[in-house]
Amino acid sequence: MEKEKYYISTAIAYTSAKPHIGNTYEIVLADAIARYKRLTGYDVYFQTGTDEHGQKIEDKAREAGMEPQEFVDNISLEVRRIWDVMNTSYDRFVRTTNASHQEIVTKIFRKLYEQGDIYKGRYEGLYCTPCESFFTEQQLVDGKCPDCGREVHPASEEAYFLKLGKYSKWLEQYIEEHPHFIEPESRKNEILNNFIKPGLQDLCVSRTSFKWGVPVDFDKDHVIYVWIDALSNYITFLGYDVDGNHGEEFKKYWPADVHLIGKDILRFHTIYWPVMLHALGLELPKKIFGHPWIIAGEDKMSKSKGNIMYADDLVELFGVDAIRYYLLHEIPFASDGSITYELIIERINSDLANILGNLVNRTISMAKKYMDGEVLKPTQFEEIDKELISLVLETPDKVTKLMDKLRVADAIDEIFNIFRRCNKYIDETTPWVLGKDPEQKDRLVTVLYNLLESIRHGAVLLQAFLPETAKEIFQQLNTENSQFESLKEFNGMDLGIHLNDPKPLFQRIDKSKKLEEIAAK
RNA sequence: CGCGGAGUGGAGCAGCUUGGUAGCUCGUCGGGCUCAUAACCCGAAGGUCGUUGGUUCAAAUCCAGCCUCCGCAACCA
Repeated sequence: MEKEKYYISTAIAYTSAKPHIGNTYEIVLADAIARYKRLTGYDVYFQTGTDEHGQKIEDKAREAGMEPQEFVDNISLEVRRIWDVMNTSYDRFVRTTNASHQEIVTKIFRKLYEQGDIYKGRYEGLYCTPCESFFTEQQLVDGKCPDCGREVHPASEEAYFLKLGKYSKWLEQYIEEHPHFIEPESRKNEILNNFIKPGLQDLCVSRTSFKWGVPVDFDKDHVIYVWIDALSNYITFLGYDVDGNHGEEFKKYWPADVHLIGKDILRFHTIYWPVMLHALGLELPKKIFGHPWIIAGEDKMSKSKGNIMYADDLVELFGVDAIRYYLLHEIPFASDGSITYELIIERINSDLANILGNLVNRTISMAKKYMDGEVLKPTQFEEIDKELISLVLETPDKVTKLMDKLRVADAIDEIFNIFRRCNKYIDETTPWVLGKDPEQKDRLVTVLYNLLESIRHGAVLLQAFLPETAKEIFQQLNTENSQFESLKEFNGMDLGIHLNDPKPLFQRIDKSKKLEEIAAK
């Protein structure tokens, strides 16, 4: 049977600076979804990458005394390194400076121009001459240039515009007829009420004020502005062709199942991008999900506040799965979540070290102590076992339903319910008592089997979220039975095998000591 | 009156669509257990569900006003 396809993307990261933990959240979230889809049998295509053009990059490169290309090469590499540090399983890492991407973007621009969806007009705005930039009135600080603080004056320049107004009604209707197109719902209302319903203004899609971008091939003074360049990445790298001779990957994977993006760029993805696609005669992605932001304690993360956390630093301090766990479990579905060292340590200690790590450790230790680490056939089931086993068998379905709704944190909670239940089960069955009585051997064997198999089920599901940890659990259990299919039955631990030595999965952290250590850096 | 969201025990959240014992995780306190990473299990304390008024036999849940916080307000990725 042909596998069903699933195309997920993150926004491409802007290469003006190293991405902080907030930017990194998105790739980890996407990774968990992608891994879960793969686990449950989908043919997944997971794309991410970097957005490398624009004025800001040109400026930053000049400041750094580099050519723009050299500058973005460095940052893009850094982005990719951090994505790898987070152990994310993207299938393709794309860059907008890629030659064939640029070529297709050029053709898209020309096609839209030739069919009348892009036209040449004049851009009117407030211009700051030294900064060579236009600003809107809202952007001004005390009526002056937000960058340099100098006077601005009204000016206009030639520019190309995308006819958004023409598609206003169509888009409004589309969004209303597809209630899950924009999520979370509050975001949908925001977009609909603030932008679409009042009527869309045409969008300026070219610039003459800088050079670092894809040139308009029929009008060399203009470069294609970020919207058409960056948004197109979702199709250009799959082999989209303006003349309809699409590549195999495009035919297979488009339309995307979900574009995962930050809430700050929702507008671009829910207005400009759909209009572009519609004008090109393409289907729209099935879902645009605007995820929340991560707040450093109480404040938004920013350079000026000096409160930026970087993913690679955090991984060095706490380990990759601890940080993945924090990001995936502690950030609410639709509202901003906060991150502090204290909170990270609390989560690691209570959830990862105590509930999960200690459970695996105590279970395997008992198996070693009482059964020489051998997995034996369970024969003596009791009433109390049913509750555990049925909970375990019901969990995959619950997790899948939650993941389909992108409720990642809730999905993880369901998995941890298995581990919580196991800890309780140990208390209920007191294996250490059974272990002292040779008469109770069969019961002990059964109890330990139930525990090991429950842990295995949890680990199978955990693969999508904490891949390293799951692998380590399988290693300690000495099993390779990690398929989702194996969760339908409760007999996946092979009989007669010997467990490996238990090793703590997560060390408990002494909070005050660790905080001192961090402060000392 | 620009649009939207949120205000629930010390912290973070669920419940509100389809009114009727206020639930979860963490933290605190007490107890139990000893297989385990001072971990695990049980129990307790702690909330007038922002505020005022209305509908109803009955409201965290529906309606109206008010207060506070947050996001968005178009070419800044």
